[in-house]
Amino acid sequence: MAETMGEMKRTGYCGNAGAETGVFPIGKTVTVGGFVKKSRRLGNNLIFIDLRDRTGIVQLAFDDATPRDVFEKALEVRSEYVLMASGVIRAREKANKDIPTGDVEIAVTALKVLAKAETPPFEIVDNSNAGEELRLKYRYLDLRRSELQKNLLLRNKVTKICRDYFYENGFIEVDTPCLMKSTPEGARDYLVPSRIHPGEFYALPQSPQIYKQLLMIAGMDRYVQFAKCFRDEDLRADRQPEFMQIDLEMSFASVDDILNVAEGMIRDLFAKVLNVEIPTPLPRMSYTEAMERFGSDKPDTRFGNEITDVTKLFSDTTFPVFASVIENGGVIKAVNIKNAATVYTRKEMDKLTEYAKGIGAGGLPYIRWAEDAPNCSFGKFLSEEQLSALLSAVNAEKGDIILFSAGKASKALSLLGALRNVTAAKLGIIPDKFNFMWVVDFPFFEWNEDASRWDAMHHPFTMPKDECLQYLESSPEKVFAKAFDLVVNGVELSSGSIRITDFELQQKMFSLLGLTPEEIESKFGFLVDAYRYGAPPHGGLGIGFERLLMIITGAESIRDVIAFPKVQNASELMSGCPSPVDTESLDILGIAVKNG
RNA sequence: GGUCUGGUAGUUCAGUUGGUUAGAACGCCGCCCUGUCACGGCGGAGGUCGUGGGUUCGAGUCCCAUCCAGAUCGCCA
Repeated sequence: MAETMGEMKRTGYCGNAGAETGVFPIGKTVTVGGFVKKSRRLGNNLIFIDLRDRTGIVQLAFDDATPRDVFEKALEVRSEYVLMASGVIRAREKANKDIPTGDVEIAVTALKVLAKAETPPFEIVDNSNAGEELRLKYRYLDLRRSELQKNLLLRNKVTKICRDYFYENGFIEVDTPCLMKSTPEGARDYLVPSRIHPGEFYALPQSPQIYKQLLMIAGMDRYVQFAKCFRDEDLRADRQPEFMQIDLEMSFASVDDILNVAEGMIRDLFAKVLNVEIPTPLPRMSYTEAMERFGSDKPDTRFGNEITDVTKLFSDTTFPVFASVIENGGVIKAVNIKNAATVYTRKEMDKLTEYAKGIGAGGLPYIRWAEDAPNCSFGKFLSEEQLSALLSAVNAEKGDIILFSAGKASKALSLLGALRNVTAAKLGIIPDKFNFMWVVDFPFFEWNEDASRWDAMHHPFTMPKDECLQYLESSPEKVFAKAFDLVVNGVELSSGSIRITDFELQQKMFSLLGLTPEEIESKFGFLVDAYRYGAPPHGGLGIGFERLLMIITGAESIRDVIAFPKVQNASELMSGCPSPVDTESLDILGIAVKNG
């Protein structure tokens, strides 16, 4: 049986100790509690124990002045035991400069072993090299490590700063339901069966989109919520099936008003958390420009190597691949990867070509200028004049590699955009800084090849730009939306828009997107109806909270900023969910599960 | 659904062309040690080589299947 705390009362944290801190100065009698990080026995009359809590580590000292029964107890202590210890803060004989409390120790006079602990399956140390699979199975042990504790404490701090910011700016936090109506557009819903209505289902929210719009109709004026969102899609290093979104909506607001509020939060946050000044207003770039220059709607602007259109230079080319692309109305794009020739040897170029093929390229034509003369993979189709015109068009110098992509503009650009990113990472040319920007003026529609119809690029409640309304029926490709993304270092942090508040326009958008009146009624009837009763102009955005934390902490995986994350197949290794349920539970819900 | 990487003591890894009893470090256990803090010294325990088949006189090693984890493409209005 372990001991109880009894009359022992904790007076502070391990991290409070230190001659300089003033909280636990030398001479003070203190009581702390924590986990044993390490015990060092130096003989029959000297033991040191490092005790750890979420604030830090303090050294407990047991020597020949320690009451013998306390010393005997300390002899039995092992790693990860939970202790409470009382004693006097005193200076160490020799300070340890590696830890903040390293100049003092607690001369222990009373000790309680509140819980023994089995040897953990992996050592609980900073910079643990234990595999993530194992650490996730014992997540509660992994979370004892200061690395993850720091992330959770930071997460808490960021939440607090953001909440304060929105409170001060007149936002009201409203909780919206987690059990809501399934709307099969967009990501797959997580479904929740209804017992009272057998065969019917709720959906977990992909975002509180519809509710926050209704809150504007309700006159809440400015809403914010730290909203759990759920999407049943495949996971990535920065994607979990459930995640947090800082979700906000504002009435009587223009695009500028929304961007101002959001970038004010970013500025405030980075100043308070990282002491980094983010200059506002943030740069803004149209979707079209971002695609043309960077081949991405979330460009990483921390480095150059921008894309150039070289279609004209190939207007009379004999290179069959390019000639046929141009004939079919396609384009030729090029990107000059500066100073890449040393790293990108012929062998590395083969690898890069394979990568390009893997993301949908037919091949990867390139010019590699390593030696005195540039070497072109399609050189036999290129005259001296064409080559030099090309090199000058992309400002090529010796040491550069020029990559080409031919085809439909959007595809050619996004391919080079991806290559621009992977090469920059490999070359190590990406500086350590925060390049925030807004990408604005997204196209409203996106042609869906498979279904042969126009889909909404953002969502169907997005307001088209005023000057584009005339093209809605005639040329959907010319319609741009009052939609915007917040991008930092090539990561999409946030997405938002001004919403349609006009009942008739909303009906029209739905029908352009191919929804029949019956579908509109069954899926969004209540929302469309709400707009009949008067809606202030409004818009808002949702900020991916974990992605924001990843940027702030520099975490490589979203799992590092979530207490209990799921692994790639969307299961949780610790509890083993999802898991089968008994047939009785299913019967109540009127559900039968197919086996195999 | 596709592609790629990995799976060997508790942990992180090594393991040659297929060949005797599968190694190291850390951790763990025991003894010693009065100022350690990556404490130190001596000794010890610990393995169905992810799983199932196959090839072979012989498989951690080769082949097939499968499971688990990661990265990525598709997907994520």
